[in-house]
Amino acid sequence: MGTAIGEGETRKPPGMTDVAQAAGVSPQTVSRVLSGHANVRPETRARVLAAVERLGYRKNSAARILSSGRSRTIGVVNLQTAFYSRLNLTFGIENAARAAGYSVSIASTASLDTSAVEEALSRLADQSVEGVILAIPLIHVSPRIEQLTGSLPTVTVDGSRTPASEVVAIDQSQAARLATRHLLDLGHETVWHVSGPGEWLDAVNRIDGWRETLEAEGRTVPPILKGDWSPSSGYRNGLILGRIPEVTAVFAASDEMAFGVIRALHELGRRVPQDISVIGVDDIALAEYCSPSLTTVAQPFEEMGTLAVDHLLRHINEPGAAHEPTSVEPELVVRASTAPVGAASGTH
Amino acid sequence: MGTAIGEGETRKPPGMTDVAQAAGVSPQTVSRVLSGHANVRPETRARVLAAVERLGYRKNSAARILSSGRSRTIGVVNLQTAFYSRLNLTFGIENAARAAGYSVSIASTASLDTSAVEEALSRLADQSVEGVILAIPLIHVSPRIEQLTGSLPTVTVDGSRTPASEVVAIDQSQAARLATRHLLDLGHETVWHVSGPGEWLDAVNRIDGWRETLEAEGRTVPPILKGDWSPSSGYRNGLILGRIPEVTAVFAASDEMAFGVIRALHELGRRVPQDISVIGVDDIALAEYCSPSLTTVAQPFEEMGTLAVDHLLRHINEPGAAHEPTSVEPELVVRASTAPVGAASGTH
DNA sequence: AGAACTATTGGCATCGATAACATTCTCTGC
DNA sequence: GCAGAGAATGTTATCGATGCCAATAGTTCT
Repeated sequence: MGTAIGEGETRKPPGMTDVAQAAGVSPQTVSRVLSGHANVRPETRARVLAAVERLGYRKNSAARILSSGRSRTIGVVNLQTAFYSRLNLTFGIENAARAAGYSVSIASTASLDTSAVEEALSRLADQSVEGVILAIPLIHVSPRIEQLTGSLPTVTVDGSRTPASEVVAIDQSQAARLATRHLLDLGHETVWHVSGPGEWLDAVNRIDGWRETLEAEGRTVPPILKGDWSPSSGYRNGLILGRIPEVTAVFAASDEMAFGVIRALHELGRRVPQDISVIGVDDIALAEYCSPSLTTVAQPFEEMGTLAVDHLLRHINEPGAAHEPTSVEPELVVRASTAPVGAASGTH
Repeated sequence: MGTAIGEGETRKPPGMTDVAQAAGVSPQTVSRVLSGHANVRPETRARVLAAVERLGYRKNSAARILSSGRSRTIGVVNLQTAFYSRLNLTFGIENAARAAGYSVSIASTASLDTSAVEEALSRLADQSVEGVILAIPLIHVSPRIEQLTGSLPTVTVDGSRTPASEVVAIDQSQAARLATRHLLDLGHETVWHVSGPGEWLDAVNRIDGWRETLEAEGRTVPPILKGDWSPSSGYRNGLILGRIPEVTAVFAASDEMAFGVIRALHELGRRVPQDISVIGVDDIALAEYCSPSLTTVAQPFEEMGTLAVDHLLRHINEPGAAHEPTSVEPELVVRASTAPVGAASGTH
């Protein structure tokens, strides 16, 4: 308005009607071509595609969703913390979904508060996702969460459960058993544990696996040191562990905490692995490249993401069918932060 | 069908019409209440809200988008690699967008291939996003990319440009200058550089900043060692650097590479920081907790995400206005991996 | 050749919300 | 007491694609 000479101007993008007109067919036929329907003469199809190309037509997903009632989108509830490991889970989900022709909508929540989680789920529901993957540990399932997940196919990937959700998980107690047994096999009398926060099912399961393994072998079960997954919590606990002479083996519930522990031990003059062996969980990219390189238990996160999508889509497409929980196995990766007890090379 | 007793059954979710009926008003009034329109009697509003609550009404965003023409969604193109740093960028974007009432749709691409990027942009365009944040380095801007971004408000956050896009960036050459000068200030004769891959503008800018600083001081500019951001590429280059006696200071273009370098030096028996100082860029969470803790240049990624969203929304809401590029400043964080030259404490 | 199909295509209603316009109602001010 | 402004609410058309059903064209079979 006013002096504008009206350059380009945002002219309305073409719709199916326009394409249909350009190709000399009905909009319906255009729709059939675009959704890959079978019964269309090759020649007609070609003509339509040409018109699509020429006009630069792009499908309007809002209209498609409204009309068809299917959004071809799945939602993921994620925790907004920079845990390396979780990232791969999301990638696995994205790739698997894309391969199946679905898109992914992510709702991150900054905390595990019931209300924050509700809000995230709510956002997803508003986007009419066809199903949800809960990639967070649900401690307390509020009525509202139950209601939201109840009306939507849901898969949880951390072992927590809501009524009517499927579970895909990494066997965390197995991860803990692998770690603990590895240290016992190296001749350590017992294994100390720096755990994750109690609200995380992963953390609890790892504690269980660790304790069971020790008990099965008749070893003393030392008191647990609590961390919060962060390097700094590992450091804090490391400063404690390093002051206890009898400690020779530590199982940290995450690689990042393991690094913190190692650093603290180092500052206290206790060598890893000669004086104390430390093992983590996750196998982050840096595990191999810090000093010493970290022995850890690798978690197949990406694979788990794929699996979760498979389950979810099956659940979406054949509602009635019940599917049993699935779990994938972690794997021990031995590097340089663990050693046989008393392996001290020189000093002391 | 068959023996089913017909439990619950998926009855159609309520729509505005249902709510309107229940509240004894017209659908239009319901719409007004829900979109916070002013002219509604408080009593009516209350009645509507009660009905919404009672029926468990949820808005249908597809219908809303179709009808209003606005999706209130912005798209982000991300690279699907587990770089710690980028994660915070996404969080910053998500939070800022949410605060402004927008949702975020993420399209990850596994590579920087033109076709992969086109595909990602295409996916976003199909979701009728109102604008796009390109969080990837665009080397080659294909005609198709130009076309896609041309018709959509776009902000790039790594310094690369498309015609008609805005730029928000961290001043990478400044980051490099900080790092290089820090090492020179410590008395090192010159600084060697392990760079990022040439397709990344960040990497190129860091190289420039590094070179400029050296030249400004009249120092020799050593040959560049090329990495790919990964710890293993740092390690590989570290094995080379460690064999060159004159090397006393290394500037790695990322923390992860820095760790790789340090590990390699360690294996070659060269001590950090006594024999060689190493500095990184990013300030990842582990930087403080590895041994030695890493001196680095911190990048305010989250802030940058917020800024990018601000720009994008302004761009969306007032099309004509041109906004100038903005850049945010990195910050030097001194820890234990750098030391004055010749600071060797004991040995050798 | 006529019936019975099948492959292809078109017409129309519809999904659920909003925009634009029309209407009713309620106060002012003179 | 009545015109006129403005608030509150209702009516109708519309967004763009798909589902369902009908119509036409082309084939096969007896």
